[in-house]
Amino acid sequence: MDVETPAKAATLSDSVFAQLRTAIVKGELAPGSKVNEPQLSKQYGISRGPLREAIRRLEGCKLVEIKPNSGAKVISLNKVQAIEIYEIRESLEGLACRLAASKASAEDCARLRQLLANHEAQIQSENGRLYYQKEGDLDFHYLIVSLSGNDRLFKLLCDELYHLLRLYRVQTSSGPSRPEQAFKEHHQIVDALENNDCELAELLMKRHISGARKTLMSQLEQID
Amino acid sequence: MDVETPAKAATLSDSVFAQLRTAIVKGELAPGSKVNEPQLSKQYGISRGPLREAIRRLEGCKLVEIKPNSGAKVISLNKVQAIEIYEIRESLEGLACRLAASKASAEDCARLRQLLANHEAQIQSENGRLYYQKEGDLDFHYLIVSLSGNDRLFKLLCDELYHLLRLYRVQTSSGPSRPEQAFKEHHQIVDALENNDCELAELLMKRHISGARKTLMSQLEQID
DNA sequence: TACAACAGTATTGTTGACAATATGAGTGCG
DNA sequence: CGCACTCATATTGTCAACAATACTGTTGTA
Repeated sequence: MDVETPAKAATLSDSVFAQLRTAIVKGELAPGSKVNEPQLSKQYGISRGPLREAIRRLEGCKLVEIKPNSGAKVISLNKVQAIEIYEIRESLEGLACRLAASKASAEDCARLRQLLANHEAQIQSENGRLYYQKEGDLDFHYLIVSLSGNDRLFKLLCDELYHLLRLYRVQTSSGPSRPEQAFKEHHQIVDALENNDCELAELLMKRHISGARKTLMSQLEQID
Repeated sequence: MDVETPAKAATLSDSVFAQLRTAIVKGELAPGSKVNEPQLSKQYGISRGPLREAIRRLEGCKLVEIKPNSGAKVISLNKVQAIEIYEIRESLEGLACRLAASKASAEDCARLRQLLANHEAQIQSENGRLYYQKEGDLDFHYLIVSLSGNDRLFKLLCDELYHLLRLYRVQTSSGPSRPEQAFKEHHQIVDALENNDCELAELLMKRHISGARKTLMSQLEQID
């Protein structure tokens, strides 16, 4: 969402934090590469103070790892770590979906349908290849998580895990995966939400993410 | 674990971060109170540079909230937020327990039994009041989560959520709750682990935490 | 009395310089 | 040829001072 808007923030640290985060997530800062403070401070035209604070915030998002006296480097996710993240995501989004199902209003569901319709239009026009890459998929998940009403859960998923997943997709160039299948599952999930069927909603969401994970993993078998 | 050892770390920022974290979790820095940089820098004998980095790391742990141009203040959890955390914890520890059940060896289970035996001894000698307060309960959960083999899950639960829960207990002086009941449930969970019964293990853990949550919530009905 | 403008103070944000540590090239020795 | 050592360089860690913003209490006016 606000990933695309570096914009200027109230403080320099905020601004450069946002810029660095998008740079990392987009792969402009290569995974595993060192974060050079003098270079970046020159590049962004700020001193090292606020820059270091920004880096510490990136550490909080798990986008960089800091080793004392040696500096920070952009994280590089291997297959094991990706599986770990997907396990967590599956559990938490299942929770989010269950909560959303218990609270979703008719208007909420209408918005979800609207979202899916837009995605479908994109799929038609762009041959379906960009459904995942254009973050359309994440839009859907964003909205469901926000409907859960659990603000901490929203921050955990949308401010942390999703960024990591994005990074991983860039890192492995893992692109569009089974858009038509995902599309069908999304509609099933909204069905469950409309019926306020908490258990089913949770089950479907977990299965949905589990499927995506397995697809990703099989794609990765040969690589790393 | 290392919460009790402020010790000195490789860097001043690390050291003061650890000290501040224990201070917050123990309630020495009151929830909701402002984090005064000049005061703390004097108190810990360091300059504001590393102190500010430590504060940013506390923000990453969600132990403080930072408002631009206004500084940081220690978080104060209200009932709604506590429920949110418990919902997340229930989901994630359920996952951890399921994973642990699929991997736990006989020795692992023996260690868990040992742990429970120690706790039982403490209960006998101290009349059961301190089972929760002495972190004996968390020891058990720590071990299970580590047995899950999911390192990110471990960090998420043990480096973030547990600190928040500790803070909340201090904040509300919510002490020992149903130790004998918890004790029985712990043993049931180990039973499931020994049988590598993943589904049951997850179910029992979720129910265990859900029970703790409901107890806490009912205790809190009248307060906030 | 209530409220708005103001000034003074305290705190946060930022900077550049200095100290400590790690990195890497080059050299000498076995 | 390989390895350890040394020294130069670069980077990280830390500090104290300055700038900008927020806060507080006062004064003055309606």
